[in-house]
Amino acid sequence: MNSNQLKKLLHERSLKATSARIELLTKMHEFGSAMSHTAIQEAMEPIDRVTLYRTLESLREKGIIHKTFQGNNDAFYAICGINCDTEAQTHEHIHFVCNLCSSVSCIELDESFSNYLPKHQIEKVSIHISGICNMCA
Amino acid sequence: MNSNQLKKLLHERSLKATSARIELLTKMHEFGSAMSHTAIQEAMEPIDRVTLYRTLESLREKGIIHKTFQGNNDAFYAICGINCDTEAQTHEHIHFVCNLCSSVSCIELDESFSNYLPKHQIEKVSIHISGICNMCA
DNA sequence: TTTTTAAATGCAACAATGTTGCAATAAGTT
DNA sequence: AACTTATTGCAACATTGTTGCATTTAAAAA
Repeated sequence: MNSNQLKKLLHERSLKATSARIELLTKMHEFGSAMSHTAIQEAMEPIDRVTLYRTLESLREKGIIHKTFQGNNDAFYAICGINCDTEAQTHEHIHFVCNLCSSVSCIELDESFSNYLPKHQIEKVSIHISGICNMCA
Repeated sequence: MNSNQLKKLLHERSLKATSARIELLTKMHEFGSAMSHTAIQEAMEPIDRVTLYRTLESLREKGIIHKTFQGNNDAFYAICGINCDTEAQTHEHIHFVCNLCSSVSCIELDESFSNYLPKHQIEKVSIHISGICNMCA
Protein backbone atom coordinates (compact mmCIF):
# COMPACT_ATOMS: atom_id res chain seq x y z
CA MET A 1 0.00 0.00 0.00
CA ASN A 2 2.04 2.91 -1.25
CA SER A 3 1.17 6.57 -1.18
CA ASN A 4 -0.47 6.54 -4.62
CA GLN A 5 -2.65 3.58 -3.81
CA LEU A 6 -3.72 5.31 -0.62
CA LYS A 7 -4.55 8.50 -2.50
CA LYS A 8 -6.64 6.51 -4.93
CA LEU A 9 -8.47 4.79 -2.08
CA LEU A 10 -9.18 8.09 -0.34
CA HIS A 11 -10.46 9.68 -3.54
CA GLU A 12 -12.74 6.72 -4.21
CA ARG A 13 -14.34 7.38 -0.84
CA SER A 14 -14.51 11.15 -1.45
CA LEU A 15 -11.91 12.06 1.12
CA LYS A 16 -9.05 14.41 0.42
CA ALA A 17 -5.67 12.74 0.48
CA THR A 18 -4.26 14.85 3.29
CA SER A 19 -0.92 14.20 4.90
CA ALA A 20 -2.55 13.20 8.19
CA ARG A 21 -4.62 10.51 6.47
CA ILE A 22 -1.75 9.20 4.36
CA GLU A 23 0.55 9.11 7.35
CA LEU A 24 -2.02 7.44 9.56
CA LEU A 25 -2.85 4.73 7.03
CA THR A 26 0.82 4.19 6.27
CA LYS A 27 1.66 3.76 9.95
CA MET A 28 -1.28 1.43 10.53
CA HIS A 29 -0.33 -0.59 7.50
CA GLU A 30 3.30 -0.82 8.57
CA PHE A 31 2.23 -1.85 12.04
CA GLY A 32 0.36 -4.72 10.47
CA SER A 33 -2.31 -5.30 13.08
CA ALA A 34 -4.94 -3.29 14.89
CA MET A 35 -3.60 -0.35 16.90
CA SER A 36 -5.04 1.28 19.98
CA HIS A 37 -5.94 4.95 19.93
CA THR A 38 -3.10 5.54 22.37
CA ALA A 39 -0.58 3.73 20.18
CA ILE A 40 -1.77 5.66 17.14
CA GLN A 41 -1.52 8.93 18.99
CA GLU A 42 2.08 8.17 19.94
CA ALA A 43 2.97 7.02 16.44
CA MET A 44 1.51 10.20 14.95
CA GLU A 45 3.17 12.61 17.39
CA PRO A 46 3.09 15.59 17.33
CA ILE A 47 -0.32 15.51 15.67
CA ASP A 48 -3.06 17.63 17.17
CA ARG A 49 -5.41 15.51 19.32
CA VAL A 50 -8.51 16.90 17.66
CA THR A 51 -7.14 16.30 14.18
CA LEU A 52 -6.45 12.71 15.08
CA TYR A 53 -9.97 12.16 16.39
CA ARG A 54 -11.39 13.68 13.24
CA THR A 55 -9.03 11.80 10.95
CA LEU A 56 -9.94 8.48 12.53
CA GLU A 57 -13.62 9.30 12.41
CA SER A 58 -13.58 10.30 8.75
CA LEU A 59 -11.78 7.12 7.75
CA ARG A 60 -14.13 5.04 9.85
CA GLU A 61 -17.23 6.70 8.38
CA LYS A 62 -16.07 5.81 4.90
CA GLY A 63 -15.29 2.23 5.84
CA ILE A 64 -11.54 2.51 5.35
CA ILE A 65 -10.75 1.62 8.92
CA HIS A 66 -12.91 0.17 11.65
CA LYS A 67 -13.09 0.63 15.35
CA THR A 68 -13.43 -1.99 18.03
CA PHE A 69 -13.09 -2.28 21.77
CA GLN A 70 -11.06 -4.95 23.52
CA GLY A 71 -11.90 -5.17 27.23
CA ASN A 72 -10.82 -1.61 28.08
CA ASN A 73 -11.84 1.81 26.91
CA ASP A 74 -8.92 2.45 24.63
CA ALA A 75 -10.46 1.89 21.19
CA PHE A 76 -8.65 -0.19 18.60
CA TYR A 77 -8.52 0.66 14.93
CA ALA A 78 -7.68 -1.61 12.02
CA ILE A 79 -7.53 -1.04 8.30
CA CYS A 80 -10.43 -2.80 6.64
CA GLY A 81 -9.37 -5.21 3.96
CA ILE A 82 -5.79 -5.23 5.09
CA ASN A 83 -6.07 -6.60 8.57
CA CYS A 84 -9.50 -8.04 8.21
CA ASP A 85 -10.41 -8.80 4.61
CA THR A 86 -13.71 -7.00 4.88
CA GLU A 87 -15.29 -3.84 6.09
CA ALA A 88 -16.01 -5.74 9.23
CA GLN A 89 -19.13 -4.17 10.60
CA THR A 90 -21.42 -7.15 10.19
CA HIS A 91 -18.75 -9.67 9.68
CA GLU A 92 -17.93 -12.56 11.96
CA HIS A 93 -14.29 -12.79 12.74
CA ILE A 94 -12.13 -13.04 15.81
CA HIS A 95 -9.84 -10.36 17.10
CA PHE A 96 -7.09 -12.01 19.03
CA VAL A 97 -4.97 -9.78 21.24
CA CYS A 98 -1.68 -11.17 22.48
CA ASN A 99 -0.97 -10.27 26.09
CA LEU A 100 2.77 -10.55 25.51
CA CYS A 101 3.50 -8.82 22.20
CA SER A 102 0.25 -6.81 22.05
CA SER A 103 -0.31 -7.75 18.43
CA VAL A 104 -3.86 -8.03 17.25
CA SER A 105 -4.71 -10.58 14.64
CA CYS A 106 -7.95 -11.30 12.87
CA ILE A 107 -9.07 -14.85 12.39
CA GLU A 108 -11.91 -15.76 10.08
CA LEU A 109 -14.79 -17.72 11.46
CA ASP A 110 -16.53 -20.14 9.15
CA GLU A 111 -19.58 -20.70 11.27
CA SER A 112 -22.44 -18.46 12.15
CA PHE A 113 -23.77 -17.48 15.52
CA SER A 114 -27.30 -17.70 14.27
CA ASN A 115 -27.30 -21.28 15.56
CA TYR A 116 -27.07 -19.93 19.06
CA LEU A 117 -29.57 -17.14 18.53
CA PRO A 118 -32.35 -18.63 16.44
CA LYS A 119 -34.91 -15.94 17.28
CA HIS A 120 -32.63 -12.94 17.16
CA GLN A 121 -31.81 -10.70 14.23
CA ILE A 122 -28.06 -10.40 14.19
CA GLU A 123 -26.69 -7.09 13.02
CA LYS A 124 -23.18 -6.92 14.34
CA VAL A 125 -20.82 -9.48 15.80
CA SER A 126 -17.60 -8.82 17.61
CA ILE A 127 -15.42 -11.42 19.17
CA HIS A 128 -12.37 -10.58 21.20
CA ILE A 129 -10.06 -13.19 22.55
CA SER A 130 -6.93 -12.48 24.49
CA GLY A 131 -4.11 -14.76 25.49
CA ILE A 132 -0.75 -15.65 24.04
CA CYS A 133 -0.32 -15.74 20.30
CA ASN A 134 1.33 -18.42 18.21
CA MET A 135 4.52 -16.36 17.83
CA CYS A 136 4.95 -15.80 21.57
CA ALA A 137 3.80 -19.23 22.76
CA MET B 1 -31.88 -11.80 45.92
CA ASN B 2 -33.03 -9.98 49.02
CA SER B 3 -31.05 -7.69 51.25
CA ASN B 4 -29.96 -10.48 53.63
CA GLN B 5 -28.73 -12.67 50.84
CA LEU B 6 -26.78 -9.74 49.44
CA LYS B 7 -25.25 -9.02 52.84
CA LYS B 8 -24.20 -12.64 53.12
CA LEU B 9 -22.66 -12.56 49.65
CA LEU B 10 -20.75 -9.37 50.43
CA HIS B 11 -19.45 -10.77 53.71
CA GLU B 12 -18.32 -13.95 52.00
CA ARG B 13 -16.17 -11.82 49.73
CA SER B 14 -14.92 -9.68 52.63
CA LEU B 15 -16.76 -6.57 51.60
CA LYS B 16 -18.80 -4.48 53.99
CA ALA B 17 -22.49 -4.51 53.27
CA THR B 18 -22.80 -0.80 52.69
CA SER B 19 -25.94 0.86 51.46
CA ALA B 20 -24.30 1.79 48.16
CA ARG B 21 -23.40 -1.83 47.44
CA ILE B 22 -26.78 -3.18 48.48
CA GLU B 23 -28.60 -0.58 46.45
CA LEU B 24 -26.41 -1.12 43.40
CA LEU B 25 -26.79 -4.89 43.42
CA THR B 26 -30.51 -4.62 44.05
CA LYS B 27 -30.97 -2.25 41.12
CA MET B 28 -28.85 -4.40 38.83
CA HIS B 29 -30.75 -7.47 39.87
CA GLU B 30 -34.11 -5.79 39.33
CA PHE B 31 -32.99 -4.57 35.94
CA GLY B 32 -32.31 -8.17 35.03
CA SER B 33 -29.65 -7.70 32.37
CA ALA B 34 -26.31 -5.96 32.06
CA MET B 35 -26.41 -2.21 32.63
CA SER B 36 -24.16 0.47 31.23
CA HIS B 37 -22.18 2.68 33.57
CA THR B 38 -24.36 5.58 32.45
CA ALA B 39 -27.57 3.69 33.20
CA ILE B 40 -26.24 2.67 36.59
CA GLN B 41 -25.23 6.22 37.37
CA GLU B 42 -28.74 7.43 36.58
CA ALA B 43 -30.38 4.64 38.54
CA MET B 44 -28.20 5.42 41.56
CA GLU B 45 -28.69 9.20 41.50
CA PRO B 46 -27.72 11.19 43.49
CA ILE B 47 -24.75 8.98 44.31
CA ASP B 48 -21.30 10.54 44.25
CA ARG B 49 -19.47 9.72 41.00
CA VAL B 50 -16.34 8.64 42.82
CA THR B 51 -18.25 6.38 45.18
CA LEU B 52 -19.91 4.71 42.23
CA TYR B 53 -16.59 4.07 40.49
CA ARG B 54 -15.20 2.63 43.69
CA THR B 55 -18.29 0.58 44.43
CA LEU B 56 -18.27 -0.95 40.96
CA GLU B 57 -14.56 -1.63 41.16
CA SER B 58 -14.75 -3.31 44.57
CA LEU B 59 -17.56 -5.60 43.43
CA ARG B 60 -15.72 -6.38 40.22
CA GLU B 61 -12.48 -7.18 42.04
CA LYS B 62 -14.30 -9.70 44.21
CA GLY B 63 -16.01 -11.32 41.26
CA ILE B 64 -19.52 -10.27 42.23
CA ILE B 65 -20.09 -8.31 39.06
CA HIS B 66 -18.16 -8.22 35.82
CA LYS B 67 -17.37 -5.53 33.34
CA THR B 68 -17.51 -5.70 29.57
CA PHE B 69 -17.44 -3.37 26.62
CA GLN B 70 -19.97 -3.41 23.81
CA GLY B 71 -18.89 -1.39 20.76
CA ASN B 72 -18.62 1.92 22.61
CA ASN B 73 -16.73 3.18 25.61
CA ASP B 74 -19.56 3.07 28.07
CA ALA B 75 -18.71 -0.04 30.10
CA PHE B 76 -21.39 -2.58 30.88
CA TYR B 77 -21.71 -4.36 34.20
CA ALA B 78 -23.57 -7.54 34.99
CA ILE B 79 -24.01 -9.54 38.14
CA CYS B 80 -22.03 -12.74 37.90
CA GLY B 81 -24.09 -15.83 38.42
CA ILE B 82 -27.35 -14.01 37.92
CA ASN B 83 -27.04 -12.78 34.39
CA CYS B 84 -24.24 -15.04 33.36
CA ASP B 85 -24.07 -18.18 35.46
CA THR B 86 -20.36 -17.76 36.04
CA GLU B 87 -17.76 -15.30 37.05
CA ALA B 88 -17.25 -14.76 33.39
CA GLN B 89 -13.66 -13.75 33.02
CA THR B 90 -12.45 -16.74 31.08
CA HIS B 91 -15.80 -18.01 30.11
CA GLU B 92 -17.20 -18.28 26.59
CA HIS B 93 -20.62 -16.81 26.32
CA ILE B 94 -22.38 -14.34 24.09
CA HIS B 95 -23.55 -10.92 25.16
CA PHE B 96 -26.42 -9.97 22.94
CA VAL B 97 -27.47 -6.32 22.97
CA CYS B 98 -30.83 -5.46 21.53
CA ASN B 99 -30.78 -2.27 19.49
CA LEU B 100 -34.46 -1.67 20.18
CA CYS B 101 -35.02 -2.40 23.86
CA SER B 102 -31.36 -2.12 24.94
CA SER B 103 -31.57 -5.29 26.96
CA VAL B 104 -28.45 -7.35 27.25
CA SER B 105 -28.75 -11.08 27.45
CA CYS B 106 -26.11 -13.73 27.93
CA ILE B 107 -26.22 -16.86 25.87
CA GLU B 108 -24.09 -19.88 26.66
CA LEU B 109 -21.83 -21.24 23.98
CA ASP B 110 -21.18 -24.94 23.95
CA GLU B 111 -18.25 -24.89 21.63
CA SER B 112 -14.73 -23.69 22.09
CA PHE B 113 -12.77 -21.23 20.04
CA SER B 114 -9.65 -23.30 20.40
CA ASN B 115 -10.60 -24.92 17.09
CA TYR B 116 -10.00 -21.64 15.38
CA LEU B 117 -6.83 -20.82 17.29
CA PRO B 118 -4.91 -24.07 17.56
CA LYS B 119 -1.57 -22.47 18.36
CA HIS B 120 -2.81 -19.76 20.69
CA GLN B 121 -3.23 -19.86 24.43
CA ILE B 122 -6.69 -18.53 25.12
CA GLU B 123 -7.09 -16.57 28.32
CA LYS B 124 -10.21 -14.51 27.86
CA VAL B 125 -13.05 -14.59 25.39
CA SER B 126 -15.67 -11.96 24.86
CA ILE B 127 -18.35 -12.07 22.25
CA HIS B 128 -20.73 -9.22 21.63
CA ILE B 129 -23.55 -9.43 19.18
CA SER B 130 -26.04 -6.70 18.56
CA GLY B 131 -29.27 -6.76 16.66
CA ILE B 132 -32.89 -7.27 17.56
CA CYS B 133 -33.77 -9.63 20.35
CA ASN B 134 -36.42 -12.32 20.37
CA MET B 135 -38.83 -10.16 22.35
CA CYS B 136 -38.60 -7.20 19.98
CA ALA B 137 -38.46 -9.17 16.71
C1' DT C 1 -24.59 -1.47 74.45
C1' DT C 2 -20.67 1.19 73.99
C1' DT C 3 -16.07 1.52 72.25
C1' DT C 4 -12.74 0.56 68.83
C1' DT C 5 -10.94 -0.06 64.14
C1' DA C 6 -10.72 -0.39 59.56
C1' DA C 7 -13.19 0.23 55.43
C1' DA C 8 -16.08 3.12 52.73
C1' DT C 9 -17.93 7.65 51.63
C1' DG C 10 -18.16 12.50 49.96
C1' DC C 11 -15.84 16.37 48.57
C1' DA C 12 -12.37 19.04 46.21
C1' DA C 13 -8.91 19.02 43.13
C1' DC C 14 -6.79 17.03 39.39
C1' DA C 15 -5.87 14.25 35.08
C1' DA C 16 -7.23 12.27 30.92
C1' DT C 17 -10.30 11.80 27.17
C1' DG C 18 -13.47 13.50 23.88
C1' DT C 19 -16.12 17.58 21.55
C1' DT C 20 -17.26 22.20 19.40
C1' DG C 21 -16.51 26.64 17.01
C1' DC C 22 -13.80 29.20 14.24
C1' DA C 23 -10.00 31.32 11.73
C1' DA C 24 -6.10 29.74 8.94
C1' DT C 25 -4.40 26.43 5.71
C1' DA C 26 -4.11 22.92 2.23
C1' DA C 27 -6.27 19.88 -1.42
C1' DG C 28 -8.60 19.43 -5.47
C1' DT C 29 -11.09 21.98 -9.11
C1' DT C 30 -11.94 25.59 -12.70
C1' DA D 1 -3.21 30.99 -10.82
C1' DA D 2 -7.46 31.77 -8.66
C1' DC D 3 -11.34 29.60 -6.54
C1' DT D 4 -13.89 26.59 -3.51
C1' DT D 5 -14.45 23.53 0.04
C1' DA D 6 -12.65 20.17 3.22
C1' DT D 7 -9.34 19.82 6.66
C1' DT D 8 -6.31 21.52 10.16
C1' DG D 9 -4.78 23.65 14.56
C1' DC D 10 -5.92 26.14 18.42
C1' DA D 11 -8.59 27.55 22.37
C1' DA D 12 -12.23 26.62 25.10
C1' DC D 13 -15.28 23.48 26.91
C1' DA D 14 -17.52 19.02 28.41
C1' DT D 15 -17.23 14.52 30.05
C1' DT D 16 -15.08 10.72 32.19
C1' DG D 17 -12.00 8.74 35.39
C1' DT D 18 -8.51 9.24 39.47
C1' DT D 19 -6.28 10.69 43.97
C1' DG D 20 -5.86 12.51 48.72
C1' DC D 21 -7.95 13.37 52.80
C1' DA D 22 -11.20 14.35 56.47
C1' DT D 23 -15.60 12.37 57.89
C1' DT D 24 -18.77 8.72 58.41
C1' DT D 25 -20.32 4.01 58.67
C1' DA D 26 -20.06 -1.12 59.27
C1' DA D 27 -18.74 -4.71 61.96
C1' DA D 28 -15.72 -6.51 65.53
C1' DA D 29 -14.23 -6.24 70.32
C1' DA D 30 -14.90 -5.02 74.91
